[in-house]
Amino acid sequence: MRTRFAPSPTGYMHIGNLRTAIFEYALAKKYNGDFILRIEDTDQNRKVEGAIDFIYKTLELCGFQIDEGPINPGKFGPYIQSERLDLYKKYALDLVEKGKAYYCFCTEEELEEMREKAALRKKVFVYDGRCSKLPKDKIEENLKNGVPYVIRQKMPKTGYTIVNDVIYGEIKIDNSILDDQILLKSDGFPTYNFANVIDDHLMNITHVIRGKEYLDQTAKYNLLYEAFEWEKPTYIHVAMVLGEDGTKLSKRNGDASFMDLYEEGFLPEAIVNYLSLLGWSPVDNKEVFSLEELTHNFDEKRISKSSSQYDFKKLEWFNHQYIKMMDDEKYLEWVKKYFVNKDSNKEEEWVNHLLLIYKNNLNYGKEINELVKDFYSDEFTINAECQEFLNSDEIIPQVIKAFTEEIKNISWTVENINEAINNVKEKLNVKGKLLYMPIRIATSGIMHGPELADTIYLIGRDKVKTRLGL
RNA sequence: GGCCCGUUGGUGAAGUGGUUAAACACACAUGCCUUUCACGCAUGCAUACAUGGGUUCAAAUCCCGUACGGGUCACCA
Repeated sequence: MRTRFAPSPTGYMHIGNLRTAIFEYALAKKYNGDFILRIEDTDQNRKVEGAIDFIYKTLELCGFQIDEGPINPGKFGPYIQSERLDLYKKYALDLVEKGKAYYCFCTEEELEEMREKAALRKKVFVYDGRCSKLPKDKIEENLKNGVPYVIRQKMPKTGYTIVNDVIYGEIKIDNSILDDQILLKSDGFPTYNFANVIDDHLMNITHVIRGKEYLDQTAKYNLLYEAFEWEKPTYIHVAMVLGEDGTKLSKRNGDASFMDLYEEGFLPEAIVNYLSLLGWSPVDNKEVFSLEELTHNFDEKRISKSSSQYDFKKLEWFNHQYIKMMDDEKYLEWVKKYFVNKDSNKEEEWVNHLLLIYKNNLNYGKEINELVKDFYSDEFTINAECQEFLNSDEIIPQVIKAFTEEIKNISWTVENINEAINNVKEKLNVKGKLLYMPIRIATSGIMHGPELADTIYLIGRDKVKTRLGL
């Protein structure tokens, strides 16, 4: 069992690509197989500097071990397509020799003309294969004169080709719509389809997981495998992941990028866990599971046929679960990467205390700054909603007054503050909302927040006293 | 346009002929708990099997048509 992840080096990975990688990784590891990384850079225009490191980093963050790839090659290298040009050419020529492919000297202009003609007759354009009829001496002459050429494969004109897919079953593709596919481009680079077939074969890839958009094209792949008399890999086409609005994911949708999410403070484990459930589900329907559990339970036959929509809220929920599972020490180390400390005068102990009381409320790393901001602000205003509450019962001013008295001379600890609150409760015989809300509003100015005693403690003695008019 | 694929509540989905008067999770609502909010727990919600026909004693599950959605038809990947 060998699977491969074969991205273009664009320096960007959206969650749809990642999801494919997850499936590929899980399938390989389920059977103790190999997970291979291959870089598909046959389009030189799209190449981005540092993209390979970026891909490695992404996969590493996700916890995937790459068994073979450009940086850690195995025995099937090179793993970058632009370094395999000789190989593609050799195999293309091999097919020419066998009479299964031919040189084509048609220019782009000529092709464009044919295309227009076909369009006029409202027909789908299929290259007519005229160059396959060129006499041998003409071909020799053109080659000698350096006339640019491509190499095309002869395709059957009648009948149909069967594509077998694990998810979609057997699909029939009419051969008449297949034109003689280009194997080698005039710049000497292979086409994507050709390079794929050559590499997957040479690298011993047994299972190909890819987007459903390649389903129809698989007929062309099969015909190539047949021309070479090679064994075909098992194909597993997966439906697309759509954006939150139900449309195709694109680079413009920044949130759909793995790195963006990572930088916002989403844990890779949570992202992987969430994505694995987009278009797949385990038999036991368990939702929160580790990468090991995923690889152990993965079953390619349970991949869904229909596309699924990305749901940010649910991702947040997964992330929230993983944050809660972290132990405090790890949590602090992690959350501090996202925490922008606005006041370096604060002691570390105070900061840690503050970060910790939000551990169970946090959905993603950067959110901490929003949650914590009142603790760094000297601003103290009581808004209309709070004011309304303060006016809602006669006991409220007494509660605030009693609390003020209670904390006047205590030493500043969470325990003592709690005791102060308790004393107010007993003195005035109030409890619940009427006890807590007045104190919360009077000291912090807001109605929502973490544990009250901790909140008051963290706001600090001086500030609290000022706010209470002491 | 030709061809290919899909369609279970707002979202992810379970279920592939018979105790499923369709699970579970997210979201949402309410309640409970912690003497507050939140966390957690519980309950509920949502008038969910695209639609029409057929097969069958029985269909979300099988077959055909229709609609809608997506994909694909490059010297792009």
